[in-house]
Amino acid sequence: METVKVDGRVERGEQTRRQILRRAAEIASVEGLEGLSIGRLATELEVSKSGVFAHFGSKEELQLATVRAAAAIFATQVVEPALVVPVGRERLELLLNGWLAYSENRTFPGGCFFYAVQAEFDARPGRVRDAIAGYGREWNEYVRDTAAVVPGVDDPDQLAFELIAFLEMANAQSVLHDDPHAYDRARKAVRARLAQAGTASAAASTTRR
Amino acid sequence: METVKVDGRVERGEQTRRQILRRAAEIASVEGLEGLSIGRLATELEVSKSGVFAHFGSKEELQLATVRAAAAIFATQVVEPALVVPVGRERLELLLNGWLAYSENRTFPGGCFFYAVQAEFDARPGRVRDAIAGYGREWNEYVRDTAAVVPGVDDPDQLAFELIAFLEMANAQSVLHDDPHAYDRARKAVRARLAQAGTASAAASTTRR
DNA sequence: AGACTAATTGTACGATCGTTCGTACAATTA
DNA sequence: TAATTGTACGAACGATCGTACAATTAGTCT
Repeated sequence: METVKVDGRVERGEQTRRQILRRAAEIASVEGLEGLSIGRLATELEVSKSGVFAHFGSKEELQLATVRAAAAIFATQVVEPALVVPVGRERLELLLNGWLAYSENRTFPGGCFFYAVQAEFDARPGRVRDAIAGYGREWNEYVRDTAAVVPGVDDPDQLAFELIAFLEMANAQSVLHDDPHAYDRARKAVRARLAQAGTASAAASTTRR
Repeated sequence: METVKVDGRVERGEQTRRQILRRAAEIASVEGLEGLSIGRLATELEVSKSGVFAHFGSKEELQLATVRAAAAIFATQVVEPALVVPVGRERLELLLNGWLAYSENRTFPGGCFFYAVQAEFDARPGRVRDAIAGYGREWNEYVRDTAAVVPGVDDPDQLAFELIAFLEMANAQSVLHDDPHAYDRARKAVRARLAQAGTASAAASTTRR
């Protein structure tokens, strides 16, 4: 049933396509998806401009493919490592720490790819914005669902909102101010917030009027 | 000693300059400071391209002037209204609620101006980034100093980090997902975090080992 | 070998970018 | 009134943008 790829031409094409998208995601994390230009991409990769263009057919398709490629890297770097432990508090912590490491290690040179492009496209319509918003929603829901099964969590939506806020704030402060302590602040905030959630049910049951 | 302005020419010039910067800040909050183009600005304001250009001498100067103009609007809209009450918890709450209103009311059509341009310039060097980083630092320090004098606050830097994270998260979610509830989440998070700070000293003194 | 196919290239296009220039006109100064 | 200043203008510049299309190279078939 599996169609094995043996065509060397297609193989080569897919490889250059991967290289293009790799570089495109790196550039976009620094300069944005609009700052990303086909000509520049071609120059840096030492291929022809029309060669780059032919892979996507339009700039918008290049941007969409770049977003998808970045999402795949994000999943590999952040989501998948947390799957090694069962659902629960430990997985949530692994997920949050994984995100901070993904940002701190500069998986993308400009920090979190999605932080950069979200702010760039959040206020204009179009397919690129929709794609970015879709991944953003997925991430929100995944954090919320992961938090929902942690004992003592009573409002996972609210908790996810606050936790993600800490992560993005750390990324923003670190990149803009070259402040490595921002990640410490985020870790501290996450720890305190989860401790608070852990005692919430007990506190609520004792203090409820 | 005061030189009163009576020259009608410079008066007129300053007015068009103000109009240019007003519009420039609006555009930049949506499309970014790079998406801002002199030609487009001229078309929308129905003035000549060279007329716009002459006011600033370079695109970078236009961007810098736009950032300064936005900072002035921010100060008027967010910082100054909180000065009507004395320092303390009430001023801090007025400041935070003022920020949320500034974002929610779409003072700039793309949401918070500085959220947009911070993410755009955070990873590239230059004077524009330095200016944005400077205002960002000012804002951080102002929130921290305002929080520092609130009774029960023992780590104002950490508190400011978390509070600003909630504000920016609300702005981001609201603009990207058209989700008005994001501001409710931020208000709830702020309230809970300040309540926590209010009991922190008491809790610390009783639970300290 | 030659026919076919997919990836890549070279050349060219219209549009727009930031920038420069000389000029026109209104307002101020002498 | 004459000279000067400040703002705004129109035209043009070189560069770069995204896009189009025909030619070429490289790999797969019969």
